[in-house]
Amino acid sequence: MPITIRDVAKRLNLSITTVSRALDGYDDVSEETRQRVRQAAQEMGYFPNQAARHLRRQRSDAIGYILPATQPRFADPFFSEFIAGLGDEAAQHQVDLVISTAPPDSDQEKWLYQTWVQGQKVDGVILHRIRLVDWRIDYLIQAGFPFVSLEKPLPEGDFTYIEVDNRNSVAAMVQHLRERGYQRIAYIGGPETLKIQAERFAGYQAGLEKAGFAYDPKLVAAGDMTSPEGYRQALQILHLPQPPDAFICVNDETAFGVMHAVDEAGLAVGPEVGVAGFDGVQTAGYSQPPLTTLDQPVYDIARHLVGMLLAELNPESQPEHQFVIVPKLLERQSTCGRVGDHCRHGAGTEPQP
Amino acid sequence: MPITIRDVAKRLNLSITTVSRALDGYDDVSEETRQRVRQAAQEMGYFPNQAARHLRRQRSDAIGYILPATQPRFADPFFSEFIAGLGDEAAQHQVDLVISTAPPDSDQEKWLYQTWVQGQKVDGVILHRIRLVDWRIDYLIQAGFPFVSLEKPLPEGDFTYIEVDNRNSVAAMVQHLRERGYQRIAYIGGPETLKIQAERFAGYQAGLEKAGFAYDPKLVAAGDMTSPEGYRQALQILHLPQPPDAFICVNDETAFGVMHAVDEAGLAVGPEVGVAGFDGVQTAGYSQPPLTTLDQPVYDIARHLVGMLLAELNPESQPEHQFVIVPKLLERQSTCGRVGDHCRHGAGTEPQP
DNA sequence: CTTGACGCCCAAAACGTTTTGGGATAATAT
DNA sequence: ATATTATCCCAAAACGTTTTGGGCGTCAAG
Repeated sequence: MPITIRDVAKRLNLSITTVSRALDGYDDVSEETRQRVRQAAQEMGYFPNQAARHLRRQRSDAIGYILPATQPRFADPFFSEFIAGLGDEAAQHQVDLVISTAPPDSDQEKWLYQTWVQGQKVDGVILHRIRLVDWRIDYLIQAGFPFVSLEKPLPEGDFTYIEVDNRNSVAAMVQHLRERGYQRIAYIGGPETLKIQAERFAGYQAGLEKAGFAYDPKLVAAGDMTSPEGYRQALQILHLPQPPDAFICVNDETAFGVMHAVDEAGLAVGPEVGVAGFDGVQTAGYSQPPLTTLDQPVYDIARHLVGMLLAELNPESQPEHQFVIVPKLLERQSTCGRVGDHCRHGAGTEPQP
Repeated sequence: MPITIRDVAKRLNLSITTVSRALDGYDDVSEETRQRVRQAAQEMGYFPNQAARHLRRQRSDAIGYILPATQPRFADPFFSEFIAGLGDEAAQHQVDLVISTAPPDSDQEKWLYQTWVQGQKVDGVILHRIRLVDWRIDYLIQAGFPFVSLEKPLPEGDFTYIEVDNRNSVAAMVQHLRERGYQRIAYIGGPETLKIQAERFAGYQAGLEKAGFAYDPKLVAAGDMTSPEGYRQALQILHLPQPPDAFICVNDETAFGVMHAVDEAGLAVGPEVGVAGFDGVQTAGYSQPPLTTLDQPVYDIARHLVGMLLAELNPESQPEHQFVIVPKLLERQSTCGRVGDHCRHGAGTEPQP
């Protein structure tokens, strides 16, 4: 039913070859014919069939991203920023973004990657939430399929990725909390299979050591990076005989839940219990109190990843392959401090005399 | 380079026809051969080329969604839930989700829809943030292309959509605020071209009238559904000679910004100034104070939309085409009320004696 | 006048499937 | 013994492009 190249050719008494080449801007078709073809195509509303084009060109002009959805209900502002970044950059380069969701390490995930990679549904994929042992990496390498990742892949090799300095920045966060007078710092992490969890937790431990704080396993809990889990885990920890006076969370989403728990326990987030997140999600600036966090430019990272992947696909100029991003510590009122009157500093109100 | 059906056929000394039909489960191939084919395909890691399959089958097993990204930086938890819902349901039905972003009513948007629709990149599309005059609807109808939408399309016709009762629910929100003792209610809306803006604003007006409040245009502002804009607009309104004592916002994201502004103006969100949102985004339950909002099950709506679209594509059973969803008013502390001591009711702490 | 180059165009092949319309063999019915 | 029917299988067409490898004039150079 739709208009094909053949229809356009017939109307102009040209071969489909010429129509194709005219539209693609080859120089072996006269300027006049090119105009005629353009005009006719426009008038007839001709748009090339994508499947046919992909088949012949052997590329799809699409890149893929599979959301590691651990649970049915999946809502994290991190992803909307991430996907918006991917989508914006992809759109700018005229490639499509194909996304799907699958639980990490599930059969479904495996099947998805295989159909996409071996079925050549997309030209490259974007990886994220790397696991400590991650079949995806091995598979993509073995298949020789282009990919970029947020977080450095573990195997040796010359990969293209953006790495976030998790360890040092979380350690710096511990330091920050210490300076604000917090003494007993808990850590609410994510699934232990995740690389970021391992790194951020390592940063927590390193920070404790450097600050001269003892490490207490009772103050550590593993969530799933959602606020409900953050809430639950924090409640548990707050009911310990010796509760903490601060929480470092693996991400902002967890931290929101933790703040809620602290509040519900009748404690003031900030003056009494510090809470810090990781991500720098936009809403973190508008929670009450605003959340101290390690801000990583998620949107820009996503755009950059797409750019790097597309550069990889283009046999042209090869820019840098690796980037390290150092998150910025945004000090806000959720860690305003237990000593002195740091609270509300820089928030528009004057310090009390 | 990748394994094709021809390779599998060659190895088994079969025709490609038989291999294809064996894998697709036709019954005109013997059980034994089917097994052999399955086995070989598995061993060789054969996955059919998607482009070839699409071309021949004349369908892509993909559905499309174009994010109406009004600004470069685009982060709204609404969308992560929405997209997660789309992705989950799509994945469950073994279809892919293709997404891209384009500013509403831009040339880019037009081009995108055309390549997708006429180029048959996807089998159907999902529409959202319907405009009061929306070329997309007209275009899709005229092209005879399957689509479903969140929000009812304006033209007459038997469309498939999910409608949210914006008008009545916002009116009910006004009523709620009145009951809580708020007297002067402002409204921070979205772009005037949007259907939801028109409807929610109409609800606001209807609610005022029913409550016996006067309508004051000075208390109405148009944002862009982001928290920074909510913040800015609210600040302006708060500086009026006769500032409001409550805000109704077109969405939660806006409300977060408004709460921030109220706080910064030295007023207490809840006891002094009520703030209400719309969407029921997860983080709304974890803001301080938690945000009163009209909760619509975004994730489920998204899943449902995909289900409806796929049903539409299948010439089989035709379930219902239209749904009306009534958002649930979640009363939280951001509208705890000016009269009496409603505050913190049901939040785990005892009312003061 | 011939040769080569150039400008413009095209027929046919190819991309890798699925689908169509039988064909061959064996089993069963007449 | 022949016709009919199942049971398996296959060659070829089709899907709609892009790419390959010329072909056919015309014009300038030899």
